[in-house]
Amino acid sequence: MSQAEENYLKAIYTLQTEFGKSLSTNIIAAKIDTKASSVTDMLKKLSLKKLVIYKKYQGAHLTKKGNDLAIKVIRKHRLWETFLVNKLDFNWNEVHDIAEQLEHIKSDVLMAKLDAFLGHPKQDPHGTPIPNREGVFPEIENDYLSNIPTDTLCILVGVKNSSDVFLNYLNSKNIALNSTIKVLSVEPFDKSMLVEINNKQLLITGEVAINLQVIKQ
Amino acid sequence: MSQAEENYLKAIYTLQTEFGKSLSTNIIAAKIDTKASSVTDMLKKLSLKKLVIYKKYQGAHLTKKGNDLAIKVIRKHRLWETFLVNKLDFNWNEVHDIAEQLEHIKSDVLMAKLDAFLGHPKQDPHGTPIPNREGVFPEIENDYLSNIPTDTLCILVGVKNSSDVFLNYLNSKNIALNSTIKVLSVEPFDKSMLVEINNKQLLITGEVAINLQVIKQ
DNA sequence: TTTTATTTTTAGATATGTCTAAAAATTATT
DNA sequence: AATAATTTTTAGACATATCTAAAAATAAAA
Repeated sequence: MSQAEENYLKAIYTLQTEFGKSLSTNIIAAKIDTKASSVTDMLKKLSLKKLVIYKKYQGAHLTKKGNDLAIKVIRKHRLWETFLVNKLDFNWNEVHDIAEQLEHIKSDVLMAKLDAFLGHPKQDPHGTPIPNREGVFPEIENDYLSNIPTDTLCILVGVKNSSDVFLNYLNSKNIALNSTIKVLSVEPFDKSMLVEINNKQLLITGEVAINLQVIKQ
Repeated sequence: MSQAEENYLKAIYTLQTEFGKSLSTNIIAAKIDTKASSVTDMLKKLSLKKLVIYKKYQGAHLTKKGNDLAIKVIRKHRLWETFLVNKLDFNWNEVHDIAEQLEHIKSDVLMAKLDAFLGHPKQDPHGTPIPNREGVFPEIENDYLSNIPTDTLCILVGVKNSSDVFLNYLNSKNIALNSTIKVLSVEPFDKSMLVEINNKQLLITGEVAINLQVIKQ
């Protein structure tokens, strides 16, 4: 498996959870940031390897084998991200590019040992679930700050939206993983809320609140 | 810089410390396990990038720039090996192939943070010095078991020979990093010695003793 | 110092992964 | 249903990195 092939599998996997079964060449091209003709070439190759089902002009989707491999790459990506944030003290928004490289390192033993070293985490630093060695995603009941009643103490465990702009916003407000958060009041009109984060008061929009994943203390 | 280019630089660097200035195409080919014609192709490319000095039929050697890059790759390799052994609990002989992959990960910040996380180690688990961020190798006074007087307590900090056969030998005898070693007696005829390792007596050859790097307690 | 042997380079081929531009198929519109 | 617009595929090219086989240069031997 080459890195390019792994990247295609990962992209197709992600797009399938978003758009369902069959994916057009153009959608994959947009995701990978490449040309449609390149996607066609790769789909033919992945099809020969029985990793995707591909019919000309009809789009493609993953086979069981392709799905398993995609999940394996995703598992590696998320374990490495967890390592970078929890052990090496990276910020959330700095780890993605490095994890994109690390996810292609080939060694099952390494991943098993890294997993153990991290304490078999169920979620990465963005709060996204990490599939186990068998490819099964853990059940996680997600509470978002938007659904938490006032005056309940919470801890930030992840974000739903992990885009750069959002993570930069959080950094600029000193909102970090494990921050303690309490909702002080909610504005019924626009769901904006006054919250106390790390003992400081702050006004956040409803859009921010629905993206903050928390657990009640 | 591609992985292939980095591997060539590393190989040329290692060969230069062994054979001195100019290296023949065939020697490099043997080291990389490739064909002479491939080496010629790559030397031309590296020469264009000012990483090696190469003259047709006259061999090649690294420029300052090539040397610096080679040392950087070596630093990454040794830091990752240290991580694998010290943090992930790998054995010495299991880490080389994985470190060969990890050494190509591109991120200066990552290496700085990993270095700090490991406590700025001066030697990798084989006892080989790790160059610092400026590419300077630390001065290490190496004591080998062959030079240690009897009844002096030592700790194993590295090996001079890190071949698979030797590391497997050590594993089979339960000789590991940080083992305590005491020389009980030396046979003047062949320098073989009776030693106490982890409170067990063991007879080792002189050849083994000169490859065990220790520090006196 | 020729001849022979070895080393090194070149020329041309292959595999991967990408691209552009044109052709073919599909989908949308009138 | 025929035409137009869009999407997808093909054909051919390019870059990287490798290889084999032949040619050229260097080194060794007679």
